[in-house]
This record gives sequence, C-alpha cells and structure tokens, in this order.
Amino acid sequence: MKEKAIERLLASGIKPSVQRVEIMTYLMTHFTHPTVEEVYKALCPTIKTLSRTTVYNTLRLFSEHNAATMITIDEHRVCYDGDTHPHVHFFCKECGRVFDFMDEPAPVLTQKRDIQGHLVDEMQLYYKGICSDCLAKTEEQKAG
Amino acid sequence: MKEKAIERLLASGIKPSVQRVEIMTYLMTHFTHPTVEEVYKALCPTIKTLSRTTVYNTLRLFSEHNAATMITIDEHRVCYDGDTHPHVHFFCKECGRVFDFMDEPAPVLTQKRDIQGHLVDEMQLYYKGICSDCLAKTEEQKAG
DNA sequence: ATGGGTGCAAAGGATTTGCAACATT
DNA sequence: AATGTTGCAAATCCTTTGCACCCAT
Repeated sequence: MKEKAIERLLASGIKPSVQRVEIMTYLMTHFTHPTVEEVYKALCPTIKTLSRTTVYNTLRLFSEHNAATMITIDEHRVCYDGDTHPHVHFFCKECGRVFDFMDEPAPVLTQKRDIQGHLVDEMQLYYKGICSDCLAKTEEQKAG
Repeated sequence: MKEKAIERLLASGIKPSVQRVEIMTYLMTHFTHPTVEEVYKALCPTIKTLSRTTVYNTLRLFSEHNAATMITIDEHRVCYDGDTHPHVHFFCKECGRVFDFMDEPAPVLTQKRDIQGHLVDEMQLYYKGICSDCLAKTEEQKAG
C-alpha cells in the first residue's frame, strides 16, 4: 500500500516524506472522511513524534495538489477524502458523520472551466439530512 | 422591505423580533453571502445593543427554518444566503468571496428524499477556483 | 408572572504562526 | 552547506455556553 501512496504523491508533485506517505496511506485505506484530529490520533502510535501542525500542513498540501479532497460540509470541522473520484457526500446533521453516495449523479469536471470570467477547477455536491442510524434512534425514543 | 422580511419570518414560523427583522432585511437586500461578523458589523449602528451571540443564534435559527441558507463552502467561515432558490455557489480560493452562478444547473429538491435509508432534505452544489478579479491581479504581477 | 429573546463575559475548540531543530540531498 | 520538512508552544480567531436581564404577552 505504501508504494501506491508514494506513487500518488509523486504523481501529484509532492515529495514523499515519511509523514506524508503515512498520512496518504491512511487516507487510501480509510474511507471515513477523517478530520485532522482523527488522522493525528490514528498515526501517533506509528510516528511517535508526529505533530498536529504536520497533519494540518500535509492534508492542506494534499488538497492543494488534488491528491485528496477537502470537505467543508460540516460547519464545525473540515475533513478529508482520499477518494478523488467524483461522488456525492451526505452529511448527517444529527451525528455529524459524512457518507458517500456513489450512485447519485455527481458533477464531473474533466478540465478547468471558464464561467463568466471565473476559473473553476473543482466541483462538490453535498447532500444533508438525517442518517438511517439517527432516524432509528429517533423512532426508538418515540416508541420508548 | 421590512414588511417583506416580517412576512418571510412568519411564513417560516419565526417570531419577528426587532433583531430578527433587521437581520432578515439585511439578508434580503445584500447578496454578498455575509458572515456572522459582517452582519454584526453592518447592523451595529442600527441596533446599538446588538450582540454577536444574537446574530449567531438568529442566523442559525433562519437556516434551521429554511428562511436562509447556511453555506460552508469556505473552510474558515460560515456564511449565509438570503436567496433560498436553488443556485450554484462559487468560492474564490484566493480572496474568499462567494459568487452566485444562476445559469448553472443546480440540484433541486422538491421534497425530502430517502436514499439508502438516509433522509435527505437539502442539496448544495459548490464550485471552487479563482475569480476573475484575482486572475487579473495575477496577470498584472506577471506583467509588472 | 411567565416564557421567550437578548446580550455580556467567559469558555471552548479548531487552526495558524513563528521559530528552532532536524533530515536529506 | 543548503533546502525543505517537521514539531513545539503560543497566539488567534470563530463559535458556543451559562446566566442574568428584559420585553411582550
């Protein structure tokens, strides 16, 4: 897996340091849309000297180089997605989790577009609502 | 204008206090996607006792009642849109401004949808890139 | 008088900054 | 040696919370 992570970094024009490879590997094996904090906590055991600053810098670097997608769907926290294929993100307003909707039609941008003189290089479609788990909990409360 | 703001609040099931009417009026006359801070600063002269807390509470209340749209396109700050008709938002990564793209196809949700057991009640399409002004500035720098 | 609305001050969190230490070429 | 990378601590900024006051019903 690390080889693939290194490949992807190089393909995106990013120098593969130890920290960057670990963080990219994490993103490529966890499709949970982790926050900075989650990545940090998960990799601390692996890289004992890891700092939050590095995770912040690295994830930002990835998104700037389109090696990962920065998701701002949650008003409280930014999270990241290692799957750069276009797909819809669903945000649960109750529990704050982010889900992928792979079957929903997602906007695709094959190349940068000029719209009214503005240069568009990224498109994101967000759905929001209540996830099935939280719906079930609400039902339980009514029943109980 | 205030009459229309009051109408809209009542239609959304919100009690029209002095502060709420002023904030809604501001949203209905300024299509700049203001942040909490911008609304606060703009209305301080009008309502001398206005507090940031009230602006936070009020804008949140509006978005919960679909009287305004909360936009999380900018990683740094939440902003609000008084125009609740579906339209695409464009975010300039350089200057942070948010523009409306009225002619782009936007997702429309006429009623809540069930997707894989999740309840979807809101859809937002975000475009990101560099706005025309910032593009021009970059050109200037190259030329100069 | 009662309930909701407002506003202050303080707390809480997420993110950034400055700078020194470090690794790698 | 030179350049870019990392990490700590502090600073900053946005947002929420708790509580008291106030207004309107």
